[in-house]
Amino acid sequence: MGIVERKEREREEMRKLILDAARKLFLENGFDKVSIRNIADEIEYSPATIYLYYKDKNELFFALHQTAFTKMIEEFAPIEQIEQPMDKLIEMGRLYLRFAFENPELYDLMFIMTAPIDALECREDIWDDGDRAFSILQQIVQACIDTGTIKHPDAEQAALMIWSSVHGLAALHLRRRLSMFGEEHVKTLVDETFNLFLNTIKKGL
Amino acid sequence: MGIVERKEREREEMRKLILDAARKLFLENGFDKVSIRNIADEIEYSPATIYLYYKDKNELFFALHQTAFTKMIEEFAPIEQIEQPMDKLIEMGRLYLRFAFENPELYDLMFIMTAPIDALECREDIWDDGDRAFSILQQIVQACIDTGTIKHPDAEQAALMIWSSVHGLAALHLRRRLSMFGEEHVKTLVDETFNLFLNTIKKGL
DNA sequence: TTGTTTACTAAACACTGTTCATTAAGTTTG
DNA sequence: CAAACTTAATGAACAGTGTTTAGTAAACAA
Repeated sequence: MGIVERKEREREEMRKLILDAARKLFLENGFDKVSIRNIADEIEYSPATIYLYYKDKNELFFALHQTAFTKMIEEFAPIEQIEQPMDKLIEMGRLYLRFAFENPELYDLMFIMTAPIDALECREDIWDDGDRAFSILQQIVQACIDTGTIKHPDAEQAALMIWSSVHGLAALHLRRRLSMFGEEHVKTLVDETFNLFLNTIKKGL
Repeated sequence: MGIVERKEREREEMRKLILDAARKLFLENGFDKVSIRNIADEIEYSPATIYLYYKDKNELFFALHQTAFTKMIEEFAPIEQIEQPMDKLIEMGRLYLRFAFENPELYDLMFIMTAPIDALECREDIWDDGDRAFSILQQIVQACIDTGTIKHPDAEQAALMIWSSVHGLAALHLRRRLSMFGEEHVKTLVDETFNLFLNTIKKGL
């Protein structure tokens, strides 16, 4: 009998319905406007129903966090076509920064907010997405080391240094700590700083 | 008559009383536990009273944000004694990272949270603290350029690159995005990455 | 002493995340 | 088919949040 399969399917559909409503509200109105009651209104169910499909709000945000990683990794696809590892690395950096600027809420959710991480420390799969994204970077850095364009022998260390530098730029911007340089030309400032960083690692890393 | 002066003084004392209670709760129990009612309980006044001294919660957090900057800048004092600009720069980086690790809540407030920035965009003095701290860094970078230890001619760009790199490391750690490397040896990982960054800019910047 | 200004607060408003007893519908069994 | 059971959904409540406002009591000025 396919009833249990149908139930399973309906359950997944409901989880998706909730998640999509949450994403819609999140992208339209920002983090603060995503309340359980707002989501419930959006999908025309009672607030309590959401708790039948997600343990709590953090778990819901973790699910959103997962879809955001999938989206970002998809956007990295074009770098596969690039031959030179260093060119790959540079393009990945650009795509990363572009993702951060074009999807500020998603980037925030992925790398800054504590909501998706809180109270989920018990789960085994919390770091799967982060690991997956980081290992893409690390592999490219390893290729740079193998071809001699990066001298430092430890790919993990080098990758972490690169990630944190680019993240720092994105995070300072998204949390409005670069406004003192004038909100209007922050984008060019970030681009210039990114280029300076590229030149520095080309020469020094 | 000194009544208006005394009133002024009493007003400042009350602002300080509220601020100190807020800081106490903030450092003891974290951001979430600092509610207007908690602060009111702590100082044995009604919640509404706080609104006679601070416009809203964001303004209160901005005041806390200011004291945090003062504390950090005080901790930078020892670098004045260092002769070589590059040594100064390195020590400043170390002190910056140490401040972030030893005062995670304060660092978060200063460079990550949006609360102290939100709705205060109108005020002229929001960026004073950030500017002051950044210009300390920029001056040291300028000294490095003048003595030839840094080749890149633009001190502002170089300083921003350095800041964002170190901030990236601190921010990823504080928002628990480095836990995938194993929570226990994050500190050494950050130190290693910081050293790699130093070597890179020494050679490449 | 009267009038006015100031400091303070109780109570309310509109929210928030979350839980739980109850209802209604779907499914299985006799 | 009807009775028993299981499951999905909810209304209402709890305990909390930031913030506003009307009203009171004390301090001050005339």
